[in-house]
Amino acid sequence: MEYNFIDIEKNWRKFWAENKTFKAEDKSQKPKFYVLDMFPYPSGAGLHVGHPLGYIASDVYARYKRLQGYNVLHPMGYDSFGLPAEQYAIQTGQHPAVTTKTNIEGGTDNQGNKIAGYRNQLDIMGFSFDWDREVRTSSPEYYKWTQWIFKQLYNSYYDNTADKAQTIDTLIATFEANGNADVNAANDCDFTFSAEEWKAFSDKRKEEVLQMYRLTFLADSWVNWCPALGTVLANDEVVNGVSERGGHPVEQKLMRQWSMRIKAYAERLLTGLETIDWTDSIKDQQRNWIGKSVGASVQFALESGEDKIEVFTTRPDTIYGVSFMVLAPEHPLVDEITTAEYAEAVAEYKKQASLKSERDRQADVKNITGQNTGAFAIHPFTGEKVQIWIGDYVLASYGTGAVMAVPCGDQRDWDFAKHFGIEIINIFEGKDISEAAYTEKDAVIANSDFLNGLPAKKAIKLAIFEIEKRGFGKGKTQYRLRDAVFSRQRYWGEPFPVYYKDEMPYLVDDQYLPITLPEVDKYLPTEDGEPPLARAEKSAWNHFEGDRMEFNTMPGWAGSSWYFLRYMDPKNDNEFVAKEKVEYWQNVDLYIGGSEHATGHLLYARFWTKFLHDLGYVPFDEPFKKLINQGMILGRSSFVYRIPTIKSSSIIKPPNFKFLDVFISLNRLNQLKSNPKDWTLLKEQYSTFGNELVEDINKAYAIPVDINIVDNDILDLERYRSNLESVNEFKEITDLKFILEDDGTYICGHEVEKMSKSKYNVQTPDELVEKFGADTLRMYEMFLGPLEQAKPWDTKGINGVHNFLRKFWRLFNIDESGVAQLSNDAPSKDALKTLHKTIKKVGDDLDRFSFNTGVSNFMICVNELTDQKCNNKAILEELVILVSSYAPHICEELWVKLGNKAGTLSYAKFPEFNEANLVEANIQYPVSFNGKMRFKIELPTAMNPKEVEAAVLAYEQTQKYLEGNTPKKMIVVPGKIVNVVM
RNA sequence: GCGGAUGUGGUGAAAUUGGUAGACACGCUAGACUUAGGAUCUAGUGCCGCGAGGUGUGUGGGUUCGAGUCCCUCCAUCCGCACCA
Repeated sequence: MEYNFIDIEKNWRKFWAENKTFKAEDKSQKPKFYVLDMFPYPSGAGLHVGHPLGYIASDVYARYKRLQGYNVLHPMGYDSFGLPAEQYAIQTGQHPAVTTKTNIEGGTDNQGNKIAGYRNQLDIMGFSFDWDREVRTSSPEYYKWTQWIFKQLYNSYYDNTADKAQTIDTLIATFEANGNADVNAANDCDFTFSAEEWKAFSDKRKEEVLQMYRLTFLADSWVNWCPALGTVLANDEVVNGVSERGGHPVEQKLMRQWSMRIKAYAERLLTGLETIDWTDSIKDQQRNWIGKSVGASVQFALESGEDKIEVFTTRPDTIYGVSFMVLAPEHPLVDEITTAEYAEAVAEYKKQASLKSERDRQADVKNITGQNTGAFAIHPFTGEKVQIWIGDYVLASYGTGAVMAVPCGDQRDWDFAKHFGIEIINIFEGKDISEAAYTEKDAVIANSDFLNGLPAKKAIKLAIFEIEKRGFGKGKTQYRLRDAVFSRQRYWGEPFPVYYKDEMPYLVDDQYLPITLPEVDKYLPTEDGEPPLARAEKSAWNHFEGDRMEFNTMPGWAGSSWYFLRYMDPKNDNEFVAKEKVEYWQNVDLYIGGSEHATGHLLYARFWTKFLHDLGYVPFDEPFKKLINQGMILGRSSFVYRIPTIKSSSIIKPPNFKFLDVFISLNRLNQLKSNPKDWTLLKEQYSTFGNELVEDINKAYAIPVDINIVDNDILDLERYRSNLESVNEFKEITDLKFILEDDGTYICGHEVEKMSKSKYNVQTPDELVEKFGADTLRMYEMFLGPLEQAKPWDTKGINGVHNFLRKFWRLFNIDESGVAQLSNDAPSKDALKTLHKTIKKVGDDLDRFSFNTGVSNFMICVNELTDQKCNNKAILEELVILVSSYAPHICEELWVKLGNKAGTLSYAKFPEFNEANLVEANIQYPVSFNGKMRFKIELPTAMNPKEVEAAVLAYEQTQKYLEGNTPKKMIVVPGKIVNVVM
């Protein structure tokens, strides 16, 4: 009987769904294993073959773990709040909840577009998800708990001494007892107050102060405002000054916004990286994003006036090398300190600097600019006068916006000093700084009073000690990481559980959660620029308190920062997750997803996990133990080449005249390019009245062509022609000519690039499942190459995998009545060897996430068993278990044909490897001479190295390769290789 | 500029601890078979050479009996960061 994948796959998917085969148990004696995919945003465009790559890998692994006896949690859900649904709602007036539902469940939208539906697309791939645990971030049952977590953050502050988050009540009690002078907490408060002062504060003032400590807080902050999107963006949503989504310009704007005090967790986010198994690339990106620098903040007094300039430096040991200071042009003290003499020049420089965009300032590294202010600071140690300059190489947004310039030790300072002829003091013993600064930390300090003779490391410590002792600074650690803006001026996001009274925020009581999204007449901002929620009538809110509700909504990353916890207990209406459940499931053992979330989702999820851990809600403080980033699957676009004609409209055309359009096959095009004569001939041939091929053959341009009408680079001419003729441009006015290869085919060119509609290179899984079956597609995606690597999609090889499954099926000798004709005899030695070799390799490969080599090993195994004419039931039964995690449908079918109960395969026992089956009496020794393999010789496995040596020397071919020499040495690695050294 | 990753046939790739480079698959060549199926089977396929043989894992060098694998140098491609004090 033939392998009929269509029926087989349909039946088993139905069976799994009806029997809830992949239901995970919350209570189990089995060890747990949690395999998670980054959850998708359900876009209307649906899935292409690149999306399921990670899902297939995680599913293969989840199934493998089940076979190993683990209780596996393998859920799926949707990150269903987001901009595309909202933009679509603005365009079509459809409620985003409706389009979101259609995108997930399939159907037709009100524009008449057929939507396949994410769920349907996922289902046909045969994933072993426990769908009873599905979550959607946009469902009120889910975002009730996103709001609840927000409330916990609001009611907490970060205690630096305990190094964890604590309830805000503790802080209030401290304020009441002692004020804030001794409070060591993450905060934005730049003044101190006593207990008496605190008690005297009005309620409003008290709350304003508390906002400076809460882990989520309202503050007027400079935000990345994107006018085109009408919303603010987080730092990681801005790439090169434009929005990550859509590429719209972004400007800085001061707005009252909710923020998350993620900075409080900077150090733990950094050190936590060492405890998790992620790629170096992602860890480095996070380290970079957090941007820790250790050093000191030092105050330089001004020569005149009360103010002091505070700088941050990582090299306080070089303080005696300071010969000038540089402020950012935007530094608040600039105008105040500039002397009359320089006022005009400074104003001019500030103007110039402000005209430059951030980008220009970055790009223009070579061009050194700056301006003396005429003012002087006093060097805190030497008491000498130090010039104060402004320069746009100093950024207002980093550190204090001012630097102490040490030209001998910093290249930028050195360049600046050289350019403006400022003194360069050498404080490094025996280092030449005439050509460049000496930036290494290995020099011994000289010319520096108490620091003389010390290496940098010790000098830094001593310098900080002195700076603190003398009271003009202190040791300080600086982070680049900034607090994350948490408000979005959008409709389709989580509402805040917040209302306002006298413009002060108050939390809504838990009993009223969730605050659901109110209906609005339009999904646009109001006329006076308020977010869309401001359009909602008072009665449209399910709960309304105070003067008004919060109009902002939460950003995209709110729901995704904790969703992995909700899968453990998705229907719990009393808690975000029950304690005993999170204690059983713990954190995610394997997390698979794209690397584009390196500094966004992956950082925020770590932050929220640490916070929930601090409050005692979860027993771990890292969410994802192991992370694998799957590589992008790129499209393979096909092209036809069109040689344009020069079209003149001025001449009068004869009746029935048609312009000419010439499409030339790839190889012919390349011939013409290297052969000017042929090109001239061709031009003469085609140039008729009113038609003139372009002068230059290189002007032939590539037009993307739908990959569905290209097979093996050969264009389906008929379909292409009829497609073209339906396009107006080509109708009637053109005569289509195709210059073909000698064999009459048209060969297309190709290029590897991202999959996109405009390139006609999108391959959907649906089409391939229809043609070859889900098992073939699953295996083929794994077979393409290492999971982490980016690779081009090419359907060419899929036949090979499909043929493998057919060959696998044939091993079972299934007769026309559907019965497998198999032998119950004891398996042959060869078959046992083949099987156990495969058990070992496939198991090892899965353990190191090498999914592609696993498929190869199945192919080798089936090839060998076919050659052996093996029809042994015991062998095939074990093989079915092995293959089942990759190709579950066909294996379920075969499993039943082997006489097993339907549905038990998923929980069968992964075959055990027995080394004894691999032992052979003889072994083929490759014999090398000076490292070059020359021939093989079969020798007993048991032979010791001495005997092997003698046997090789006695072998006739050995003499030939020795060429009369006596071997200097013989290397024998038992069971591996013999090398004769001459 | 800094950091990370990757360079192996016509193509996707394999080689897990230094031990037969190119497994497996696509494609291609030649043939067989047929109830014409994206079937199956046989042989071949890194490059040069009729052959013996030579040569070969981005470049150049080194360590080693032996290097795709380890060390150094340079080059290319991709990704991230970037006047970070």
